[in-house]
Amino acid sequence: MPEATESLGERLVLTALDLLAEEGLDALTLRHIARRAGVSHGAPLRHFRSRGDLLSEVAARGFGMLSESVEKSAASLGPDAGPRERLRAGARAYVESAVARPGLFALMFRPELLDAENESYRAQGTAAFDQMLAQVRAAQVSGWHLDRDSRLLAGGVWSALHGLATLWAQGAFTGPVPNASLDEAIETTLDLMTGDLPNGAAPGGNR
Amino acid sequence: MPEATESLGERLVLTALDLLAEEGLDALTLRHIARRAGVSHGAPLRHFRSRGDLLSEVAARGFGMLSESVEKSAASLGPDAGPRERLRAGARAYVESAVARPGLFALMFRPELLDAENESYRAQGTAAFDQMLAQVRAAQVSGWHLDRDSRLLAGGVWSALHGLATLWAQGAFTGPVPNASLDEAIETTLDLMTGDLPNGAAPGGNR
DNA sequence: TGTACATCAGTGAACGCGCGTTCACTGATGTAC
DNA sequence: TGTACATCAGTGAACGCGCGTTCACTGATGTAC
Repeated sequence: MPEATESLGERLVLTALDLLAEEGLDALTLRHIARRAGVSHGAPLRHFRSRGDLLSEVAARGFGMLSESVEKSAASLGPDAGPRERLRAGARAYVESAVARPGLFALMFRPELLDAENESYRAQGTAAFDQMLAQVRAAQVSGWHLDRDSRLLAGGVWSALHGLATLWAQGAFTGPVPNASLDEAIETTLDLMTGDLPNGAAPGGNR
Repeated sequence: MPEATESLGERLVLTALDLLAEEGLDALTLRHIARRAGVSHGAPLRHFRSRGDLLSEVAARGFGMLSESVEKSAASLGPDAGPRERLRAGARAYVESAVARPGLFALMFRPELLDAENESYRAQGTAAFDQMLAQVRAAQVSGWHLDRDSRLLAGGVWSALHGLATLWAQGAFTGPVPNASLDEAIETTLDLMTGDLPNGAAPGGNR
């Protein structure tokens, strides 16, 4: 039960997060959220400019959780871990965190449901990307794709993780890649991405 | 103008493809499609079991176009191109084709809008994956990630392309990766993926 | 301590919307004999 | 060649739905003096 001192605005965001986890994106109507928060259906609009504004706040929390997971995973490695190891751990955390909350993750990338003017959505999204960018830069310093543009490189890493998380959350892997575990899928993508070739030809060979 | 001999079912699918390209996913209601095809709004249900069934047919065409683009790109390389070169060309075509029809590409990965029992959707989706799988296998024969599970590897490649196409189509790159061209983004992802490190450390180094 | 006033969160009725699907129908086309 | 019948694509009215947003309201809370 939320504390009585909590504002309705905050309570609505938390309610929406619950609802999203339990019933999915389609359940995220203003009326449904209000009903579940025990309040009349007009009340949310005293705290948010529109439905899109409320959903943007929810999506912003999603970016926050993602960043927090990535942060924690890097921190848990200990001080003597290399930057590429950190990048891998962060990437793993990103995908696992996204897949653990498929509805929230989907919402975060559905701009047509969001309010483009919502400030925290923009800010949290940027912060998440910057975090990944910092990890990529650290890996570059240690020699990984040293002369590449960092932002493009981070975009490439992001693409791979985003695609894996999206496809996995949708169950797209269960058809074409039968019996794959999420772990295997993540490790394969990470190996591809970081250029770890356990038994392959040298890079730049026969392409 | 469609030929008079064309069935209404086929005409509705083509109309929907136009509508999707011009007005986006939200415009894809049965009533809107029917109106645009010059037919009463109940007529589509004489040819499709439901809205989801019609949209699944549209999505299936999307997979068809994707496969066709990939096919053509590989064929255009000439007989002496290596398999890794073919894989790269196919991957490039995949992303370019998806980005050229963002609404259609989005629809193809929105299972909640589709009818899970539609057969052509399933078939065309599988065919598209199998095509990618064949290219991956050919690259493996030439030494690329030789001892990896092919399906997992293809899943990894697919993830990277899917993520890039999705994020680009949504405009997610314009914020964090300013001034990036699609070409640059594609090449960066492909280089990451195929392990081509123009100026980096040897793989397996300091990770 | 008391009074007058302003603020504002939450209410609940109402508006207007477009949707997918159903249904009885009509009219054209094909088929059997 | 003609008749009786079946099929079936397309029509248009209707059903029932839930939605986001607006609006006048009420009642509690805070503020000025």
